Amino acid sequence: MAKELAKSYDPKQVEDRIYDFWMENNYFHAEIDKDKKPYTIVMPPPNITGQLHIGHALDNTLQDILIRFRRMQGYCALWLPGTDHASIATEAKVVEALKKEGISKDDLGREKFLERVWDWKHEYGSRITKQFRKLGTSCDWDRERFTMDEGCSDAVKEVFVRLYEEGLIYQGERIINWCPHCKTSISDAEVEFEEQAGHFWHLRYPLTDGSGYLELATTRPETLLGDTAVAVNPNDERYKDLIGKTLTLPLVGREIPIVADDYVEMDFGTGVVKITPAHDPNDFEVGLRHNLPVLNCMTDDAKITEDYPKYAGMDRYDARKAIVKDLEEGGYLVKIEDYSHNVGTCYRCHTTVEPRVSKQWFVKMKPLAEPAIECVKDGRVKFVPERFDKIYFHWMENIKDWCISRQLWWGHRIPAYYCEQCGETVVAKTAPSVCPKCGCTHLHQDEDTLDTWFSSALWPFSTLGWPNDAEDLKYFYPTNTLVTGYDIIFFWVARMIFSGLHHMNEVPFNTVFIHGIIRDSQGRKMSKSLNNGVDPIEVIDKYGADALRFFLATGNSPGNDMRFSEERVESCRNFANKLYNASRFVHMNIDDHDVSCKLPDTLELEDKWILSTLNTLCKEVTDNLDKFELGIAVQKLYDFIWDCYCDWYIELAKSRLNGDDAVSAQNARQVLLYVLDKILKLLHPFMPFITEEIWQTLPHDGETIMLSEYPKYNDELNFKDEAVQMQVIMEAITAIRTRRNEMNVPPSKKANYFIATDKKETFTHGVQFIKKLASANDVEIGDEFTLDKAVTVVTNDAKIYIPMSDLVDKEEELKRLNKELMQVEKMLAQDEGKLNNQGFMAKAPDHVIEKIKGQAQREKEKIALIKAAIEALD
RNA sequence: GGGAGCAUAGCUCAGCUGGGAGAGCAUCUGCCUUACAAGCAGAGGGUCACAGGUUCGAGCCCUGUUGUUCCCACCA
Repeated sequence: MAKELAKSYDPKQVEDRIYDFWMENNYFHAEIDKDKKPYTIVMPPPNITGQLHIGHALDNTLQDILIRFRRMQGYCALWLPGTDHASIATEAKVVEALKKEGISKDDLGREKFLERVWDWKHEYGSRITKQFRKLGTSCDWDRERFTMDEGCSDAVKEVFVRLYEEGLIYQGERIINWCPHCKTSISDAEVEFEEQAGHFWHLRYPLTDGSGYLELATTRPETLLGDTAVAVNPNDERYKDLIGKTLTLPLVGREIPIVADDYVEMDFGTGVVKITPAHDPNDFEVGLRHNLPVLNCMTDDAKITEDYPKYAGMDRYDARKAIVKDLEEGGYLVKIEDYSHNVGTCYRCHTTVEPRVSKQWFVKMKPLAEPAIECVKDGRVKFVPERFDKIYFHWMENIKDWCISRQLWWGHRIPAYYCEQCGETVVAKTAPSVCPKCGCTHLHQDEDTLDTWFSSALWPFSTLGWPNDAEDLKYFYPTNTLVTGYDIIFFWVARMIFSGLHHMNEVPFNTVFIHGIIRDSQGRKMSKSLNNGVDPIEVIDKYGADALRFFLATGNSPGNDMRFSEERVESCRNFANKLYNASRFVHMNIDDHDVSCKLPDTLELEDKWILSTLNTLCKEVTDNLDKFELGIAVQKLYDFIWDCYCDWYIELAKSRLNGDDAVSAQNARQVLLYVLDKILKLLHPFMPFITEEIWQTLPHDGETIMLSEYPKYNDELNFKDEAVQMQVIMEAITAIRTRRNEMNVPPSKKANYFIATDKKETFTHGVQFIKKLASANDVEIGDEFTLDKAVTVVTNDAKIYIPMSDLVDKEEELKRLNKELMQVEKMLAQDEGKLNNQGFMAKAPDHVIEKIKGQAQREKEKIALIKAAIEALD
């Protein structure tokens, strides 16, 4: 960087170059270092179908801030990246692409289809991780993993076999959620409920003995085809005598029993429920209790089966219309009501889920959930913010068995093999050549694949080498922090916790740092249908990755949603520019001098003030980062850099830099550089590119800022008294500026100031600053001055007279001083009220009492000063 | 039906263990003061949703109310 550089910072000329520099030097790579403590984050693997969206940008930025911070603190920091095969989403994408070519999955066959998906993976799988680099993502690309790579696949098989042998995985004919569009089962967690307007059809089913009808209501009349009973509450007086009798199912003619079950609410509807065990989870349970037949009346794409010729092949909704019409014609329809109810939909395609009985694989959850609850209760895993543990507990405590088999081709194929001769099921990591039961050699593997989340659940240890006894695993596991959105606590976080506990015997991470989602500027969720998504790449192009990152970290409190605001990104860009210009200024002043990053032997008041303030900042920012208060940390950095360093210290330094005292000027240069160096380091995790760029051009030790030491609190740089003295001068400058502004005096109009104060030494030092920053010609300091027609400025420590006869209106001046007097008196009254309050004096902590006493003292002094000023005017 | 979050300046939001209400943007005034007009110096603007309570002291803790958002749940 040189003096002639442009006035504005251009991230485009910097960011890619800096990223390449980091990559070339392998700075992101983590090797086991027994002398260091590990700090590990595993990246939530984005889907291979995905493109970078603003949510990834947030998730990634937060992780990068944490990992860079710890790396600089001297941890062996590993951030492990990877991608997820996302079975259902990817398969859908490829099927869609094939459709455009006019071919279906089945036309290709399993093997050819999988080839196509792998092609897809190779083409798009790295798109998103390439985009991550634009953000400055400092993860260890050498360790990049994929949920279907050899190691992860091995881990999946190992886990499946183990759980099966432990009796925690079983196969069973159960009612599951079926997506007729994706043509696969999905887990409970993958069902999203939507409020939908529907109808309530009131029907009457005739008693077989001809003695009358039973009236009931349903939201899904087409399921009538699968009815195998009607249920009433056993305590319902209305129907007591009917229990055990039978009804004739309209349209079908099947004879079905009336059963009694507690599940039926007496006061809802007519108190009669039709029971369709094959197509409703509750009915399925009722069916089990009463030994009812399970009659599946729909195909896998939700069409009516051949068992009902009149409706066969009809889509479930067409069948509904036809059945309602037939019911009406047959006199079975009593009435139709409007009704709004929750409908389960597939979280991928939003097709209404069809509950369906089928043979699937399940994980028995109760035994796994218990330790997973325990580890959060005893604090081995902590949620930040804490309130998410309640959501977690509620889910874990009510968890049902997890349906893990999917009728998809893309994914981990279930390692179960069936003997074609005797039907024996063999679960093994490698395909058995003979059936252990009958010795036959004809075995075929289960056609189904596993839920994507089954492999993601193993991510924190499968990526570190498990099930092998890997060194990485010993060193980096358990990981430290998991950063993710609240929307996948159930899908992923919970499952990683019980998997880690069960297979590693240790929690997968100590802290779960939860963030919210980013909404559009109007607070709406970003979605394809609204087309209100924000493309982070576009934002980076326009404002730079540092600006985007800074925006994402600012004003973002853990667990809360935030709105995207282009104005705020712009203000972050401006902040980067401010920092760039401050360093241009430093360059201008040090480039022709021999300046190192060390502090000079003698420090002036202003040096001690900025160093002391910086020192506090180091401590606070570190504390905030330790507590995941990234937004607070970033705000403090912003305030210090802009207000303290740029607006004050640089301005204060100017009078020394341009002054006659060569030693003082040199000292100022060193402090300027020293503080800037620390600022860059403190800011680096948040704005990695610009800080590296600037740091490289300044005198520095080391190869890269990203491996430099994060600034620490230093007791020797704690100059409390001097900082206060400096603030006295700054207060005076501000007060004078305010007065001049009020009177519309331009800075070019200089004046002589007379300062009456008992802090003569402080103000004597301050003269140079008051001249420069408060437009003074000459400054005189004394005990008291008698002046004609002067503007009076009163601070806590001084009375400043500015003779400006042409501007002074004595009446106005008096009015203003009296107003100020009243204000201070009011404040004093408040403080004295407290000091006279026995309760306050007895119970308030000492430091508060001291503070109030100090305030009251200063107010008294100020009042005296104002009164004196008023007298002087008279 | 159960649970949670949010309600603070015109707008968007911070406010960490209770101790004199903050930022960005917007508005107004004055400045091209040779790092920066993407800037500098100032100003105005708030019953911290409402009602109670605890406390010497409440934006912060407790109870209730209203509005709003979200999560969970089998009322057909």
